[in-house]
Amino acid sequence: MAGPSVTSRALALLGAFDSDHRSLSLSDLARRANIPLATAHRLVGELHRWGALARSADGSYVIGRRIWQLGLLAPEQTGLRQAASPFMHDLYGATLATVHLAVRDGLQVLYVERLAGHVSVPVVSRVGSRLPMHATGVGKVLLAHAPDDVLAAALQNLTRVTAYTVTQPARLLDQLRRVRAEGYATTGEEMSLGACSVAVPVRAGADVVASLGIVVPDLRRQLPRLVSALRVAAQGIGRTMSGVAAAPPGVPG
Amino acid sequence: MAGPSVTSRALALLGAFDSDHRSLSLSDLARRANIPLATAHRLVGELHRWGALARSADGSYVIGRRIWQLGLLAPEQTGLRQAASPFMHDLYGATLATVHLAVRDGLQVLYVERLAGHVSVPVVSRVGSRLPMHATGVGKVLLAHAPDDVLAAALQNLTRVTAYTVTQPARLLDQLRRVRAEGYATTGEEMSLGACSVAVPVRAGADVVASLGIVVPDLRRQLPRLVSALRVAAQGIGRTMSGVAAAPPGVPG
DNA sequence: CGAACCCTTCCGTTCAGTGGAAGACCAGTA
DNA sequence: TACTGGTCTTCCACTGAACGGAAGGGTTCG
Repeated sequence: MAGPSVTSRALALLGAFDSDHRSLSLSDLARRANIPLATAHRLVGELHRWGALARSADGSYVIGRRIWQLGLLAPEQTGLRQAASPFMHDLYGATLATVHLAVRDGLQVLYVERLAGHVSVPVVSRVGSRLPMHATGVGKVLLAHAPDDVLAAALQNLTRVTAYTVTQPARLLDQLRRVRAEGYATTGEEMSLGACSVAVPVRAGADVVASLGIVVPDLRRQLPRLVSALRVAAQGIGRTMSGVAAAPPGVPG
Repeated sequence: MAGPSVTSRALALLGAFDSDHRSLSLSDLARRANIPLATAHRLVGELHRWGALARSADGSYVIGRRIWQLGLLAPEQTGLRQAASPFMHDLYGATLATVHLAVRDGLQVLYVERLAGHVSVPVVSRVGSRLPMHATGVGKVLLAHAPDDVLAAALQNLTRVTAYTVTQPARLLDQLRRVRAEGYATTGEEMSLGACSVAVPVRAGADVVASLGIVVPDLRRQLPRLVSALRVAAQGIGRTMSGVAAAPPGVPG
């Protein structure tokens, strides 16, 4: 029995939306956010009036324009995407593989951008979605460069996704040591069968701010070529990011 | 002396961010949202804990990941963008002009997607930003198909942007009648000098759900060709949109 | 016709949010 | 060193705004 603050309840309502629940009725919202219907009614009304929520044709609620607009102002995401976009296109051109850009979000990887080819390996990522770190290439890179407490916490919960997922802490630690030493991480069908991946860190200055990765059906033979292509792109992104900080707030084109 | 609800205050804090203020200190936030510092401190703390706000390197606040993620769930925007993306690329290929996709948001146009060439006409639009309806091509289209009360309200405030902006209600009404009749709208340096535009409605079923437009330095001679290219793209988008409704929620690639 | 869903409104109680005040922590300036 | 102007943070007694049970209206079922 907690003492729920008004704000946290409003946020809980927004948090009720996810990629599997883009549209929710008032009752759904109340249920998912654990809020009495009458209270939810009022809060949802306020959110709707402000534009955080919109009503779809059938009367149910969806995320509104205002939130979408705000989201575009998020510098970590939007800035990163803009800086990375051209390099990711180059990388796609060079490899014809699905290209991923991700950052660490707590104990998970958050996909910031994704470039998928027409004929692509089965990949479960989506822009804005999160996946466990230990089962993805970009995740291993980010974990390898994460603070100790994050690493410790992540090791507690190495959930199995496929038969090849690394679930032994010792084995993962060993891999992560290698990632730091070699400068890239790989996976082999650890997240979804038929999909292998390579990823490298994106550095702005000394910090690892993101990870760039590609997904291919098999990487045995071409690994060196892929790693070097990834490195070129990642360096380009990093350089752009560092430059962006000093650039003017945005000259209208 | 209003009775400010907690929620509205939290929203006011979020609303303090815009494209010119992507990063705000606590005091800035309190000032801009008209909230006592101590109260703002607590609310901002909650928003930060939830992930709606993040702290940038210098300690100031920026829009956080959580909001960015939520924004991606907004179906009106994300759905529209996805449906439109390929057609906008085609249109860009055919015209080599800056391509715009916009919806009506209250009395303004909200730019949902934008495709700019390397060498482009000076254009002030940005994805997620809003502009007055009467001075843009997409705006005129949306205004021409807006409900009467919106039209009436919009006519009240025809602000002048350039020397060519249409500021006389009667003249604008006349143009809008033509837009409805001809099926396209044009502007000539009404928003920014050196930029002309053509725009057509995007229809899903009977409703005008958006407007597709292009910006060029001069459209005298090539107008018919541009209009027909726009119509092809707009029809494609409309068809995709109508189809999307019946499609499965999203098969992971 | 009742049952089971939705959504909306009302209103007396109460406890969470409020915000003034005090103070810590920086700069800069004298 | 002390002063000034700007941040940010914490505390706590008061009070009025948020709360939510209950009641009512509108559906769509069988």
